[in-house]
Amino acid sequence: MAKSIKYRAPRGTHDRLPDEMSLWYHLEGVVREQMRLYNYSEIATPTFEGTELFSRSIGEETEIVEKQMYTFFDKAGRSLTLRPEGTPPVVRSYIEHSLGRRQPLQKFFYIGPMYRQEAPQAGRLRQFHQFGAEAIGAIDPAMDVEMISLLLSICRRLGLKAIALHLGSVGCPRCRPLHREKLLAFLGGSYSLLCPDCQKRYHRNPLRILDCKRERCRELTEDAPSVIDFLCEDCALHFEGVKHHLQQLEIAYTLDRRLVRGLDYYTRTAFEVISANLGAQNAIGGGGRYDELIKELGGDPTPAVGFAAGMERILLAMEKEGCQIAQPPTIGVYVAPVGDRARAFALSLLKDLRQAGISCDGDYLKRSLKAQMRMADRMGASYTVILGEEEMDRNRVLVRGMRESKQEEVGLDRLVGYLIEKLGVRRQGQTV
RNA sequence: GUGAGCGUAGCUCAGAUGGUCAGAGCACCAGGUUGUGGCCCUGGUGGUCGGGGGUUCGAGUCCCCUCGCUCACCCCA
Repeated sequence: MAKSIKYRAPRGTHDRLPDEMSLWYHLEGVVREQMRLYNYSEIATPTFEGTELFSRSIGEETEIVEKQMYTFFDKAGRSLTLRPEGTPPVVRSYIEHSLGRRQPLQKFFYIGPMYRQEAPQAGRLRQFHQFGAEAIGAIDPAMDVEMISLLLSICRRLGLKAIALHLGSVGCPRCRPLHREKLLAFLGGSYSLLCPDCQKRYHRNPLRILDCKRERCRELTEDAPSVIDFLCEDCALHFEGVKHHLQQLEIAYTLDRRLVRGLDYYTRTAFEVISANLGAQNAIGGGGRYDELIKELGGDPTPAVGFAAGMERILLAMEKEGCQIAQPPTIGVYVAPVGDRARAFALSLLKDLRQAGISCDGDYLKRSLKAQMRMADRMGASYTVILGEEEMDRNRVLVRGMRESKQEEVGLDRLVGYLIEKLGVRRQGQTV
């Protein structure tokens, strides 16, 4: 460590340094491109909301609400919370602006930071970024499948191959009570053998026991009744519809009889995209239906389906699979002056070039020509304009093509036009 | 919150049993080309060895405490 570093990024957060940003641009670019193809419109909501929005929608007794929210009070004494999830704010906005009145089906997507106060580890941060999509208004299983297809398309476009789709159904308020009853009966006999955590879950949220990773609990629940076996007629029909359409689109999936989502608002379809390269936190994205949430939050009863995906995790998986195509940004022109007169001229030249739409940079360290050439090379400049004393005397400069290692003299009066032409031609071939 | 591992130059890391152990590679800067990049050669800047205390004639190297990071449990994106 250098000296003693007094200030650090808060635990569980990290700086995205310039080197890393091209990866993010690429990721966001692919997300926006695919969202457009599927006709989802971007929506941006505040990064904090009234606390109750989250506790009501996510569920009072979930891990997120119980211990992971960044909650604070503003000066008026209102309880606010940094969003741990993207869906509740979108739904709130949908209701608040009566967006459902405009069109019966609304398709949104968002990209942005989320906050959860957990112990950080691989693929888990306190401030992390998600992109997500929500389709509000359609009950058709085809809608669920479009959603899944969208997430998979994005993954595919990013080059991810070692991924798998897990599919399940968590039923609805009509079928869950029966399943719960059967599950409790099934587990009742071996209650004392369950881990302490699962014993708590037994009383509060028995579904989660199916999700326990302890070997013994897994064994005990091996043959436990799955919600899937207790779906009411409508839910069963819907689930069949989803599977049918997945088959139709030739989307492979693993039926996950114990897929449990950590958020209370999910109904029916639940899905997850898992990466084989991520370690313990292996879910790249997950989502499902939330047909009760809009009503729950005060809107008209409206069916909806959505997903959220973790961007840091996707980047991690991309790194592991070697599909990062990071190309550092480059500039069109580097201006390298020699001498005071040339330096003054360089400042104006840079302004003119920028006005002409040419990205460029110059020297502000009064470095040697050699050092400036090195900088030009590192910045990936296509051309370097060398403002030498001799040439300046004759109102001429040297323009060096860095890729072709050739240079020629150009008159000052036609310099900008010359560079525009050169870079314009180049632009048709590759990136500037 | 619990457990384990790790903290030596900007980065990646060497430094057996405590005594030239304060190093290498990369990066950065300069020179080799008194006006020219990428390769190469030479040289250089840079570290109170996370912090504090202790043991010792002497501690990156042992002990204690502390902070931080990482991974795992848990939970999830």
